[in-house]
Amino acid sequence: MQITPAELEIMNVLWDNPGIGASEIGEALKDDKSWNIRTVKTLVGRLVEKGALTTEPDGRRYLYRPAIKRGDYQKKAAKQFVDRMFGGRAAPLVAHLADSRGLTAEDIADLEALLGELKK
Amino acid sequence: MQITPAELEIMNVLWDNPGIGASEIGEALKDDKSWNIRTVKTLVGRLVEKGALTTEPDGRRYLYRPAIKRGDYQKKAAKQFVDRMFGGRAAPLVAHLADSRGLTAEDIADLEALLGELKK
DNA sequence: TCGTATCGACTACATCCGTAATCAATGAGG
DNA sequence: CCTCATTGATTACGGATGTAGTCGATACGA
Repeated sequence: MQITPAELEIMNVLWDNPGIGASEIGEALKDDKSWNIRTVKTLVGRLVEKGALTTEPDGRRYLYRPAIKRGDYQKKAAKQFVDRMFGGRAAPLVAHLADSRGLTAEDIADLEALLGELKK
Repeated sequence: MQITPAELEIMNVLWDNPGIGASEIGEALKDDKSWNIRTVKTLVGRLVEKGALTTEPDGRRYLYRPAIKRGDYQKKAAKQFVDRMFGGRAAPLVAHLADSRGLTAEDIADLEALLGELKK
């Protein structure tokens, strides 16, 4: 099940606020994306078709919530990305992020802690 | 300049073997992708249009080579990916890779070395 | 020399993606 | 009750993408 970049914006809103309707999603996005409410509804509809969202009737409308966990999706996407771009090797990816200042001091601290875990 | 997944396969071949022709590219890919030679040529043509490849006449044909460095492209793509999927934070990405066993012992050693560098 | 394979250029075409408009039903407000 | 706004469903449509086919020129082998 493939989620496109535009659809991912919708998913992010719903991962943060599960169980809201289309208009609330549009509301939540209006600062970042200037999407017409119809565009939001189209994307939501496509996500429902794909099985990425579950629906729950609420009067005349639906409430939506993600059918997959954010972490699960992120993990799959990360693996796919590293496979395609780096032949499956993660270290070069991190090196690039570091190089482009994608890593904050906090990230570095997190990574150190993580590596400590991994070595065990 | 956007490179699609299919086009990236071509770029990878050319990053490994710069200065070859379309038929050699097709040859190099025939085990992984069962692409018709015409498909390969279409993708090469699109990459040339986009300015991602330079051409050098060689008799009746062209030899192709990447106009951008693999590392530069990887860096940009990595940053874009982390921004979209993880709000710019790299640590969660690495955590996911670790969790899905995307990290080998060698990766972990590489990362440690890298972090040592970064802390300075 | 003549057919054939091959090259790049151009064209094709279904699907996906971003971005919406239309439409029929319905609920809310006057 | 009647009008209007809103909802999900359906349809639209141009550009990107994956996957090729056609075409005219040409080099190569018989």
